[in-house]
Amino acid sequence: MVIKEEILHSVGAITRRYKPSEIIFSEGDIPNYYYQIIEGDVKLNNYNDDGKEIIQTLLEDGQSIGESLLFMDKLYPINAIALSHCSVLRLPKKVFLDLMKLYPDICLDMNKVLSQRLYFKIIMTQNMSSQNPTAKLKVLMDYLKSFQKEQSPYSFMIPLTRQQMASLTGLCVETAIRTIKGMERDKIVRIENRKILY
DNA sequence: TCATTAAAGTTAT
DNA sequence: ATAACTTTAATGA
Repeated sequence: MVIKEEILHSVGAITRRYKPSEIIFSEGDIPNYYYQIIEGDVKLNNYNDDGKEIIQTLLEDGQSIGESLLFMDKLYPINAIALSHCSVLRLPKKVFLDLMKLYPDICLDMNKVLSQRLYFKIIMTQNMSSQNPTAKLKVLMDYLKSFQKEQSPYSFMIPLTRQQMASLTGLCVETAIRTIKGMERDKIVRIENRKILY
């Protein structure tokens, strides 16, 4: 949870609900609001020139959406799309910035979030450019697993479709699938009824 | 080696 | 039922 729900409510945040595949904001929109997910999953994406989807990030309960844009005067360079039924708290940008000025500890938490986002971007950029498919997928899975308590092998079920893993790493699905099969042969992952255990 | 295309099977809505 | 996802195979850069 980035900012406590009570605080957001107390300063006038409203809850908005989204259906799967509903757009929260689009590339080119003016960032006017701070968004925080109460419940549900959201993706931030782009499309490259061929129309292939590039997923920038996947977000879940408690995380904020596109917060970095609120500190600049730029248009959103990405789309935010609900993946499941979502309820999202929305707060006007102005109020959000006042919160930052007023409460240093909230501001510090925000910096923490921004740092995490930046860190993920650095990891994934290194990943996108060079590297073989196995390394790419391993970096992604390592990152996802790093948030788990249980670190033993095969204890973590990757909560992504192969499609999503491909879109996050810049691979095509078929390559992702073949590579994951290879990783199963090499005992890096286990596959149980199509679910990937790492 | 990996992307792309096509085709078919499987799962989720 | 229909769309979304998974898988395999052939082909080309």
